[in-house]
Amino acid sequence: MSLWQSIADQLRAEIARGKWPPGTRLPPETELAARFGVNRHTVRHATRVLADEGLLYSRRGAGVFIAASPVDYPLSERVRFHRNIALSGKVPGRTIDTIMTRPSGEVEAHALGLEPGALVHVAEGISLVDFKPVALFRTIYPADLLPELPAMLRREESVTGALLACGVEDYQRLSTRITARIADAVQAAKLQIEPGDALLRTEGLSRWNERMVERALTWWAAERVTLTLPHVDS
Amino acid sequence: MSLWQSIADQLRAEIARGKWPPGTRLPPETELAARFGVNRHTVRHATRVLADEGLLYSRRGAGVFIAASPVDYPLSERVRFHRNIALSGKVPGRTIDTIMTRPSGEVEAHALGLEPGALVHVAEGISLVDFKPVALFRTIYPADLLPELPAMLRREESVTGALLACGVEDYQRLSTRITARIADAVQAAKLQIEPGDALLRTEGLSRWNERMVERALTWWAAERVTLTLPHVDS
DNA sequence: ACTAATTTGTTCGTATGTATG
DNA sequence: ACATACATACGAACAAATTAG
Repeated sequence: MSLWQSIADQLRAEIARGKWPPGTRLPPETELAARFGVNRHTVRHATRVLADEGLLYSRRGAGVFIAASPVDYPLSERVRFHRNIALSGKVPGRTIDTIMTRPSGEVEAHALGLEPGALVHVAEGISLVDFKPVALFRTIYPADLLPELPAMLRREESVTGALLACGVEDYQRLSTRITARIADAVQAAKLQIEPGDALLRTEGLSRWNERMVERALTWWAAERVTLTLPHVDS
Repeated sequence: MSLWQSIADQLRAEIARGKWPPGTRLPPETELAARFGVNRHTVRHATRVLADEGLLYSRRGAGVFIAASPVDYPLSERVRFHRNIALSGKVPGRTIDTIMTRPSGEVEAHALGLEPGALVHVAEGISLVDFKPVALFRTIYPADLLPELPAMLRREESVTGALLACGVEDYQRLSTRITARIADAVQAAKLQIEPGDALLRTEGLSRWNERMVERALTWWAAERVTLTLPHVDS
């Protein structure tokens, strides 16, 4: 085992047990070098590997910092943002930019099983993990089925809660479509990333009983999330 | 632009235009250093980055080698891909750039449940739909479990066929992780897209009985593919 | 607004270990 | 056994960016 490897392992373990919370600055390289009794290069080799793994990032002149670990987001039949994030030990949250009710477009109506022009609620906002933006969302609901949803969305903390308040007890993800796009200036600004960075785009359709209740469009900051598929085990 | 960056760019370009065929050994670091008029460390910094990108790999005492290049070996894709594409009324296909056997890296070994350094087979190539590239793939197999796989991959039309010839009757996808990245120059060239375009990256792990048999990394041209998740219906 | 100190990034030099052929 | 070539590690210096005062 080389020196840089054991140093990397040690730092990895200390990060794992939360010695430095995310965003914290590590001691300077010179200090770490002194602590481990090695040359600065050797510490840099270790921190470089950890940076490759996404645990750290460095800013010239500023220091080396603990990175907020990218979130694993499982795409299952019952996709619940708040629950998913909370289960991974992080703090879920969201802001809502707009809630409006308007006639549906053709694609929306078809997806939700409505007549074209039927009213839909549309909510747009930002999903947060540990108070940092990870995704933009646009969710669309049939207004006839959920007349009180806009009010509930404002009152409740999570979409699931709002739907529950409207009587929707258990809805299931029917299908998910995934692709990727480049962030434009507006998306980048909202997600606090750079224009040209990669976005994961998911398009989900959920059902409750015999009705489609939600069409969810989500643009994820790819650098902050990994979508995972829990396959059936044998 | 730092020295190592311009050197990396130069080497990347030379690799891209096929100056060194796949498997070729690059000139020794000392020679490259002399050619670029820099210290050996500076060359190493450049080659390290290129190795991270998957263009190169180095073997201690042997040299630095080209990992992949556009040399076509027409074989078919994995069963699911093949079937899915065929079912959608399109023509599936693929090319293989390289099949090689080399010591595993840490991440690979861990994923496949091997000792670091244990031999693995690595196949790299391009997946085609209607004779147009849609994805780059790198698949990794434990060599001890599948000693004849490279020969079988060349002989058989599909991965499934090759694995079957190695005694692997039915393997299961254990997990899939999805994220997105930006295409670099080499990836863009292979996929016939533009550098900076979005790539969907999937990372799959498959099991056969109690052994991991395949780690599959795939970079999809996001503009040409949408991954869909058919959720189980209740 | 400017300066100085701090801190990471890059580059050189040098030496030794270890695997390959 | 031997030369070659990559891997690791130390030391030194300066550049570039950030931060503190």
